[in-house]
Amino acid sequence: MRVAKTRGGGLQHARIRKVAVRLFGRNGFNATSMRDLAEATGLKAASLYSHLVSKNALLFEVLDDMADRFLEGAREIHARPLTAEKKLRALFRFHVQAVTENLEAATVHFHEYRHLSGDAYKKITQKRAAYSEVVSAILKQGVAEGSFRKIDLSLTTLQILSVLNYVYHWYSPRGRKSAEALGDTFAETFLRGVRKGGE
Amino acid sequence: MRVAKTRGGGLQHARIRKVAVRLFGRNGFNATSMRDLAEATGLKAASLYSHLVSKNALLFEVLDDMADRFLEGAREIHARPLTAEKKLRALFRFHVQAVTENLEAATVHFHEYRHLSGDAYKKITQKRAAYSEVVSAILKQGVAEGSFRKIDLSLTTLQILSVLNYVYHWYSPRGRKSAEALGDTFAETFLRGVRKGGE
DNA sequence: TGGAGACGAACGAGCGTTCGTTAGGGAGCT
DNA sequence: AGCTCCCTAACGAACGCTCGTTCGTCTCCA
Repeated sequence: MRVAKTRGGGLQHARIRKVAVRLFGRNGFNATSMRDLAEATGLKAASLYSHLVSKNALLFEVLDDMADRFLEGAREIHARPLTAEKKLRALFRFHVQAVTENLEAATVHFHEYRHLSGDAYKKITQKRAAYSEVVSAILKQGVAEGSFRKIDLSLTTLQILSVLNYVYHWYSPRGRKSAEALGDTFAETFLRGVRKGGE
Repeated sequence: MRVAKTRGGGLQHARIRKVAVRLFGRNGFNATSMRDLAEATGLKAASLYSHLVSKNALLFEVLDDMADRFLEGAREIHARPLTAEKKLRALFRFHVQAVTENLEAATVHFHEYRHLSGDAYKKITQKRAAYSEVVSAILKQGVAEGSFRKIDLSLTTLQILSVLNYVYHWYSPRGRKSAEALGDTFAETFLRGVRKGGE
């Protein structure tokens, strides 16, 4: 009889997950077979199942990790005693950096979450929504402070998230701009767009 | 002996393609099987091949159509004798409208183009690049006119495309805002962000 | 000695696509 | 009108393949 499998603590498990992030990110979740993953880890497909439950569970782990990373980062920034403008600058920097430093994981995060089933999908979606709410809260603060003009909160949130979430699409590590510079440039244009004043 | 198949003229072909757009858009290209497509059209899988060459060719058709639609629209706008600001407003409107009016096709366009093989992929990628170049050209015009500040052209182009290309992710036909209103709101914030002046 | 991990083999399912056949209706002829 | 011919479109069946996953076995080290 076969009993409970290793659930995530093992060294091998971490190694496999790292490889999975690379393959999922480069070739997509569907296009990556367990045999591909096995070959890239130096094992055979059957052996993978000594260390993980299923391919989908592996995807969930990766997605959940990234969702947590983003959410915690945003909450930490929002908790600081700063003006909304400074928070937004920090958030832009943070987000771009998180994407560029984990480009493959970010690609999986933004591109492959559709492949999750019911409960797992719901969990990830909730964390994404929570992230978006933090952005909204910062915008609200800016309006309350009187530094931002009266903007449509949800539309402006979408505008921010669109720019940030799309970075993984075009970013190349060979680019001449640092992540900080990218974040700052985007923040600058955006802040000029929402600040009070102008005609 | 079997000779060349119908290549695209047929009535049935158009019908099948419409259904394919719906399925590809809702469930993804990989997750849509030819048997699914057959059922949704009221045929059997084998019969589809009387009207099309392959599943991938069908995807290419859809993608190529959308790429053309976007590219032509952008070029038409850029060709008008307008200020860069007015062109950008028009482009924002046009793009949002094109996405929301063909939400499923747009989803395929932005989400599934990775599944194309070598040559087809290259063709689509070129058309996307051409679209991006039109945006760049309008920005350049704005700087030359003296109405935009000295912005990083390629980064600002990315910023625009990010906002526009992400619309398909969150847009719901049930939303209370019209496509025009969405485009105008985004354009407004963006234009404030790049106009000359401010501190 | 026993437990963990790696493995070959296989399972059942599903995939895109092809094959040979069949039904049916229009064109062309008498 | 009746008849043949032929082409198109639809089909059931099957092909060859890949997929995620499971099973029983073997090895090796603690």
